Amino acid sequence: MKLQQLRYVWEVSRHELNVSVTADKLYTSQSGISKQIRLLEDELGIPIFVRNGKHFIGITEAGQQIVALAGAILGKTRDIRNVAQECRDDRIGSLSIATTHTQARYALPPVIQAFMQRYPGVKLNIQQGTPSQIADMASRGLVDLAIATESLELFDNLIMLPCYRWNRCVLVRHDHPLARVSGLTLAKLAEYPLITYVFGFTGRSQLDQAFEQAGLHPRLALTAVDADVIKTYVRLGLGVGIVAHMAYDPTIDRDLVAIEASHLFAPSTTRIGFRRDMFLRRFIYDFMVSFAPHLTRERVDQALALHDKQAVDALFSTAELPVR
Amino acid sequence: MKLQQLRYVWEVSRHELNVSVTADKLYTSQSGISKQIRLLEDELGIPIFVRNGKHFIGITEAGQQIVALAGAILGKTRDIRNVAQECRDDRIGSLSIATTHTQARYALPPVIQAFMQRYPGVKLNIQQGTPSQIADMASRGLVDLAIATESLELFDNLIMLPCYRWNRCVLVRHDHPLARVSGLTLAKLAEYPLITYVFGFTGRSQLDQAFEQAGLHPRLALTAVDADVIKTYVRLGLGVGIVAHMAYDPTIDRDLVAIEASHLFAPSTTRIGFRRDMFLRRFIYDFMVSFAPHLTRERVDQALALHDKQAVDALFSTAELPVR
DNA sequence: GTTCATTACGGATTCCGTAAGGATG
DNA sequence: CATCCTTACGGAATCCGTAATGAAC
Repeated sequence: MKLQQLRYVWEVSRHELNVSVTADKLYTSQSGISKQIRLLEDELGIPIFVRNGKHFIGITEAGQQIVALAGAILGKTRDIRNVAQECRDDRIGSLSIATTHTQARYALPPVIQAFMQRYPGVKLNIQQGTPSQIADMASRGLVDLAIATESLELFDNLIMLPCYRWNRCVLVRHDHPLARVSGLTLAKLAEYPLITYVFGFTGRSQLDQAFEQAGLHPRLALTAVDADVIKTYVRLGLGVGIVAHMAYDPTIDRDLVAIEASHLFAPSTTRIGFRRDMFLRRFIYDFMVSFAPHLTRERVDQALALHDKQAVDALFSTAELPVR
Repeated sequence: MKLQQLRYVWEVSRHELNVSVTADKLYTSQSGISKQIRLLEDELGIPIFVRNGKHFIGITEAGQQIVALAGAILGKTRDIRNVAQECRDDRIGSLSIATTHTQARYALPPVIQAFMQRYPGVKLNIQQGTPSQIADMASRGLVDLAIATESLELFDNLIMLPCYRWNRCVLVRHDHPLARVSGLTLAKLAEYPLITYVFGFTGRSQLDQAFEQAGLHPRLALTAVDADVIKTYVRLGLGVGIVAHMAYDPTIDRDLVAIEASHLFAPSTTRIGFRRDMFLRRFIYDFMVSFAPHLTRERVDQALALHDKQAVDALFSTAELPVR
């Protein structure tokens, strides 16, 4: 058994079982991968992949466990390299973050800017995806950190730390009836076609809940994954926008009216998640505290010592979370 | 980075940093190990071992983390092999158990016998040691299962499942005054020199606690690690023996009088422990249920899903534990 | 003087990629 | 016919163990 064999098994399993594609991605040859996988299977005495003729069409039951173990092993080899690099120079390395458009566009820029200034030797890599893709990437070790408002609770090898709470605002054109209404209610809002986030994105579930509880069933004219798209359609007069408060920029969005809606919807909490057993380099601790000041190294370590998701949440009282 | 390099680092670290001895144990050459370790250190760019001239005299700070990670990786490669072997034939393999003399001599024999009959293809390996050695061996992956009454709670990568509760009895010669006393009390017991288990063995702490709470300070004439030795000295008239109830055999120990002492000391609980992330083969589940009937596969898995030691204990109510 | 890790070096093994082969759809 | 895995094969790199070297106790 060799690390490369495990790596090949792992990589093939996450490239649709296509050895050729995997070889291209890894800058090596099909035959090398094919042979190493076959050697491992021979050594273990069982097939890992199910073959139909000369095509890989699935993973055996034992193979799935082996793939999972291989992934864990590869994660730990990464940890070893990180420990070594941290020891040599704690200011160089790489940091990959998976996040949603909302975070990347509105919450992260100042943090990223400060981080790059402080750690010019750290290669930053920001990936975007849906909340569940993001959580999956972190869970599988493809990225170091996941930042999102939803779906992070699905993987229990991830720890999730609350970062900040945020409220929503309603966006309309100046000529819209709501622009002149004072004392906005859910009922008034529900009279107009709405434009907001796609299901599963950016706290959309809180929003649905609020209408549900009020017994209202507003018409969703359009949904989108990010506020920029939403604003575009609000400008076209296609409906009333509901976006995260931080997505409204008074100078750029001068042509829109933002109406405070924090009294209508429960606030959402954005969280940062990472693999529970990951080795955390100093610059990762620094990144976290920069994004969420209460996430000091000490308290992150405290949270890691807890094994229960609820206990972690209890460690950070709602009161101390910043509100945006 | 290669698995062998990690293995060498791991093995050297647990052979007193002596490469020559490690090479002998692994049936390979010093130079091979030396070179591979050096190659790994070069690749990582940091020393793992601290050298004084040409002697290994310690492990660097980063090295300790790397050794720990290497150990975890090697454990997972074992898991992979176990998954494969389980898939090929779930009746062959190996099972190593670390336990104390008390368990090996009095509690395990019938279980072992039944197991060997049911799984003739499984190589059994029983190691003896002090409770803390036992826990250490399980924690480091040197054995699969640890069975003991003390010290298992020290390592938090181990899960411990309660197996049975047991009480003590007092052993004296027929000509001893206590042989004729009815209604034994701690005070009466404390009048005589006692012979019992060494500190840290076989529920010794419960015993000390009982005397402590009663404000008594009996004289310990002699302590030993196992009941056979204790009985020998009781026979010589050197004192009053206090041993686990199961250590008294009415036929063999005909020359001694056993006096029930369950009303004097709190019962002890013997537990089985293993690494939380270990892959459990079917015959391991079977071994456990044979040793402790309430440890069915289903309930062991339930216990593994819990992350808190107290929650695990709560899963198995005191009432359902067998008493010996 | 013994113990111990490092270095040098030669032989055997293993690894890797090109190219051809054969199965699938 | 295009895709895709397997096998064959030759060159390169690596691994391994013997033996010599030199430092520490």
